[in-house]
Amino acid sequence: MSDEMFKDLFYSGMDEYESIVRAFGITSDYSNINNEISGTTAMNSSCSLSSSDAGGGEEDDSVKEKEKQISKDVVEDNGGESSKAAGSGKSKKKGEKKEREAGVAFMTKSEVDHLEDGYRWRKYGQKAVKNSAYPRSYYRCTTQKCGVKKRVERSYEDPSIVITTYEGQHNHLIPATLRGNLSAASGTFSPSMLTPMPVVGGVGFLPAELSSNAGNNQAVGGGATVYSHNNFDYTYNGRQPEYGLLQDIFPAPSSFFNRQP
DNA sequence: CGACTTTGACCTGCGC
DNA sequence: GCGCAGGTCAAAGTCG
Repeated sequence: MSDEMFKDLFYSGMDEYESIVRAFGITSDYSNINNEISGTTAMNSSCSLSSSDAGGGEEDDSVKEKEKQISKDVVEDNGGESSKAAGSGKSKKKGEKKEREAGVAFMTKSEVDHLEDGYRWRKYGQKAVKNSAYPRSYYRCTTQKCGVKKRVERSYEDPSIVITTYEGQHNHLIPATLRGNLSAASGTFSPSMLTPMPVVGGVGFLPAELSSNAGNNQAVGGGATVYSHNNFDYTYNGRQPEYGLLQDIFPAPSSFFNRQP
């Protein structure tokens, strides 16, 4: 079921995500999402739905155990750097603890895997994921000294849903020249092409209009909070261009989009 | 020709 | 220790 898959996709904040998915009816009817998210009760109700639905219960223990462990690491790690030893190829530094960063995950209904977000990305890997028919792609920000990575995968149950997980924080501005252009990038997020459903991990990344409800979500999992919002009716005109599209979606976290090294 | 993608191999962590 | 799964590297190929 998709719930199980999503638990694997999001290594922390599973409860929140699971709740949101169910609350929004993502696996079945996307037409309801806008209505549900527009109401402030969406998040509240989502919590009550958590872990009560069929299909995800049997994995809860193991998943949550894993989640706890990972979330602990996530919270302590704010760096965006790759953990690999410099210039040593595939080998990671021995004894270095593998740490996962707080992720910012977006669920986006899109036909294309790689969504333009204003930054330039280079694909460096692709792997088949267990329990998913769709491979996961790995991208890295092409800007030098920017260690931001992202993973892109498709929803198991609904291939039209693209799940993009960002790791790290950009320490630079959006490149002046994009493959395409900014307007094209904006078009990627336009309602005509897709229905953005950002699932945000990390306290403080919540859109202002939903942050009042965020406490319900943040309280459970600890670490990176997974968060979903499907009704971003933003216009990108008049926004600060340096933060890019994601910044438009999430006005608050300048530290995320413009992290200093 | 530079930027990017593809893809198989390799490495690490983790559970058994 | 072994096998699995996830993540990464890097050579080769592709594209504009």
